[in-house]
Amino acid sequence: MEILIAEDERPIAESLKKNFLAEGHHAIIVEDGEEVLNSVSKILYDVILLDWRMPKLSGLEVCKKLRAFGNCTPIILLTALNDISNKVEALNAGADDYITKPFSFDEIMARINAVLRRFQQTTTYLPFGDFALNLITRSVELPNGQIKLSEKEFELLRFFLLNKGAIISRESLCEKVWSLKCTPMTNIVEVTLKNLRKKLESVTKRSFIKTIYGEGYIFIAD
Amino acid sequence: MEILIAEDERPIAESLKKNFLAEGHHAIIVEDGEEVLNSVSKILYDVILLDWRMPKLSGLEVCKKLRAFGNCTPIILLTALNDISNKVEALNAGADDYITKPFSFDEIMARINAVLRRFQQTTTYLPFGDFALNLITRSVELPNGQIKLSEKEFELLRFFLLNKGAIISRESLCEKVWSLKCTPMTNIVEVTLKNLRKKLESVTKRSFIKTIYGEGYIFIAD
DNA sequence: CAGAATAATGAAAAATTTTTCATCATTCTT
DNA sequence: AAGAATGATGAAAAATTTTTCATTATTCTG
Repeated sequence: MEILIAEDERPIAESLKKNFLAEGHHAIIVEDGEEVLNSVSKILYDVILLDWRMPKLSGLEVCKKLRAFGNCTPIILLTALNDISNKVEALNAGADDYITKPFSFDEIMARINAVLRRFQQTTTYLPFGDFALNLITRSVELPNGQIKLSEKEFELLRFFLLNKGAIISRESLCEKVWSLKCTPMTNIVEVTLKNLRKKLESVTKRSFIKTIYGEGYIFIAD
Repeated sequence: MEILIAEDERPIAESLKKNFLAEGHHAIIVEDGEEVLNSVSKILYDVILLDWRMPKLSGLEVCKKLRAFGNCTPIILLTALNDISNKVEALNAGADDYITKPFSFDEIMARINAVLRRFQQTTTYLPFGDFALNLITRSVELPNGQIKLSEKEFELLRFFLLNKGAIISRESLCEKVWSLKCTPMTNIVEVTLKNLRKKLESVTKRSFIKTIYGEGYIFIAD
């Protein structure tokens, strides 16, 4: 992954770069707003980290400029703790996310991944087999018609599609779909899964979600 | 708006072009797949209409190629009636929508607008005032926290935000948010509106949706 | 200003979704 | 193959959302 770090505080920038390298990514550091605009015209970045306060052009201004030029690379703004109400200003300027300093590397990596995930979801559709999940209408598209999903069913299916082919434990479903830290004492997961399976199978005449005894589930489309 | 029509059946292409012109748009006609790739490298289109069957490169192949090159212009595939199962194939190839021939001009215009609307929604957020509607989580982002909206509340607010500053009649709300052709005999709109207003006002301490007596509503953010 | 038209509201009814629970089925282990 | 662990299922309960309805408030018209 190609990452642009626009940050004039040397230690922060260097530390980020080192960490990105360790994860197998490539990062370039620039120290003011104008350099960002120059660099962007030369390299196609996967994500841009913009410090809010920077010499020449602020992160916010750079962000607005980039968007005005039609650049749609994901942007995450880095801001100081004290300006709390900046969040919306950032989003208004066209940033995709916003993180307050100080932050851990894990934190920023998580944000980057979340933004990239969202960014890829731009597709509107997550295809599987001869079908597709429409992320806007939250329904399954069939060659003829569509199945409407409930919210939980939708989130469950989306999670499966984003992890197609991987074994998914009940725990990660609880965490990601139900936002529970601990395993629930009931079988909500199984019940929702049953309903999702029923909806899918009744129409597609196929079984997509396989159970792996003692491990979890796996989504197989092709 | 700049529209590329890739269609080798002259009458269809010409008729489309004429209609687009009448609506104040600018359309260019090309007749085979290779011409599409050439033209796209010269002109920045707002939307591309691709005939499924074309000389040299099929619409599907062109679509895949464009996406592979990183081009993300909205694409609508035009297909013949008989290939019904193509829908998903089209979406898989990276098309944004799909329409079967024969189609009326109104139909294709509606699809184009829908695709463009979706495309603009890529933003993830629709900002208003110091707040923003998160289109993925379907909740309102506040400087501190968020308000979860029900499905209808969400669709209502989204519609207002997409038409910020315009007077919106009860009829268009019925049509766009509730997909009703005729005005309902009940006051669903008012009730949902009341609930949305309550949620917004209770937290933001501001009134966003103004009533215009006898006309409809208007959303004012700033 | 009175009466009519248009909106807003509270509360109940209907529909849908989410969760719980008890029971049944399947798979694994020995 | 028997017993234990794990997963599936139907149906009821709880919670939420959507819609309806009756009543109250507001705005416009003459």
